[in-house]
Amino acid sequence: MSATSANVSERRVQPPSLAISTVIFALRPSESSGRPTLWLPLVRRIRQPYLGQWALPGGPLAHSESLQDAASRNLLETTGLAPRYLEQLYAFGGLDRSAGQRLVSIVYWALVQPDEAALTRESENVRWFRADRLESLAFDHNEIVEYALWRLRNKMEYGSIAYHLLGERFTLAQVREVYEAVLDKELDPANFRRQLRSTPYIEPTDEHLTGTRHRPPRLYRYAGPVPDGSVRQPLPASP
Amino acid sequence: MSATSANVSERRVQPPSLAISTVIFALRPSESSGRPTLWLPLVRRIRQPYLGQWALPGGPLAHSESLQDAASRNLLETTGLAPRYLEQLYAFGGLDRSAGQRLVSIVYWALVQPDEAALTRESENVRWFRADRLESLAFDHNEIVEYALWRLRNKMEYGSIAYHLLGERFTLAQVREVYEAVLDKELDPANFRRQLRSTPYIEPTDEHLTGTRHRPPRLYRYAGPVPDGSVRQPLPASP
DNA sequence: CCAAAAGTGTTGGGTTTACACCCATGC
DNA sequence: GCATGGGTGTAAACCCAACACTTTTGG
Repeated sequence: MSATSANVSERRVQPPSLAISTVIFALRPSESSGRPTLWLPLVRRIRQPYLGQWALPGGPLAHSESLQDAASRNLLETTGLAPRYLEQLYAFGGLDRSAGQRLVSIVYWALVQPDEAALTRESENVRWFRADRLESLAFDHNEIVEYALWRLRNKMEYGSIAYHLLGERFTLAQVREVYEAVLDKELDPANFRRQLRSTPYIEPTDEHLTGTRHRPPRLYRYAGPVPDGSVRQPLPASP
Repeated sequence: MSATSANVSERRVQPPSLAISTVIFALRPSESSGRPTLWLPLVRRIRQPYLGQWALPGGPLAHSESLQDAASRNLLETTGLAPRYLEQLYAFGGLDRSAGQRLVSIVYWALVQPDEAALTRESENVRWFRADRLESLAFDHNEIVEYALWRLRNKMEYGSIAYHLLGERFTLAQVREVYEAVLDKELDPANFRRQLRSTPYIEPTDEHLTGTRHRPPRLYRYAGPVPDGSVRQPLPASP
């Protein structure tokens, strides 16, 4: 049964198992500072290997669904989440990923808004964790999360992506807080505002946020494209 | 045998076949204008489906090699090429990719220098084609090439990637020609030179190219990082 | 000397950055 | 009124595209 055949063009060597996993990011206020920070949901392994350890939500690719559909379905089943922003991250296929058998994972990443995140079916085996304070996860999932964070920061520098972590309406200061949380540096409110206002896809509404103890900030709405089920990723827009 | 089980956590449903393919780009002088243009090698299908049609080099993932190794090995076997620049492009897993059976392809893309490209083992079943004048290819390989071109242009805008299409030593004018060919627009020689000279990783040698019928341009060398076998992609550098 | 491309200088316009300042609200 | 962020103005610094100009070779 073990494959020692050096014959190149043959394929009867039992294919590696193929799984789909997803890194999901959402904002939650930090317990300490109260400022928004990145969190992600993990599920506890209920079988070997890595039984009992936390891992990215995922599962095998069913026969009759696209990769993206598989990610969506699995997410819904394991966590109750249905992210509007979902994109392919990378295919991981190292030999040493899983103890024992060969495993190839196609990993997606998602951003969810607070209202979406609130629908999570949390349980003994499903919990949210701070992205920057993860314990040791199953498989190579720590590295995968690191890579996803790197991609998130990267995309944030150019792209218009922060809105997908916020709700339907948001203030410009909230967007700035997202940038500050993800990029981990402070930004000048005045200049940041100007930059955002100069980009397309971010429209002012005529509503204002009340209840603060200062001047009520205007609310804005994101009116740009969302990655669809297709292959192509959106072109990076100007900041 | 057909999988109708809606049971989520089971996996005995025969996994999709998993293949690795690669889009390889190299520069060749256009027959008409003589200016450099993008070419890529294709191989002719010698079995069903799409028997006789041209396709990206690729094959099944062998059991005991990483994804990147699989791409390298397959490339060497089918075309004789051993690209120094090789990176993951995307995982394609639509349901309608292959007539009949379910097929997931993890696609890599590569850049080869002229000396590397010259080692191609061309034959009746292996040939170079102009990237912008492709006939109808097997599977969804036309779309994949389009996507790879998009990524190449994209990466060119920021990154320092053009060198990988040139030889060990090159003039700044050659680099500019690569940009012009890939981005399909003219660039100011003076400003382009300044930009390049201000980036790291591109070092002047003390050699000059002779034999032109004008002032001999200085030769430069690329001394920056190359994507290794690891997971992480290089950070986009300043132009 | 001339043509042609290499290579350098300069200038105007746009963009970013730093920071001063006024505005509107809750308390 | 006063504290607090929302929102606007502005000048210096910086970056970049356009283009004039000098340099060095082959013929």
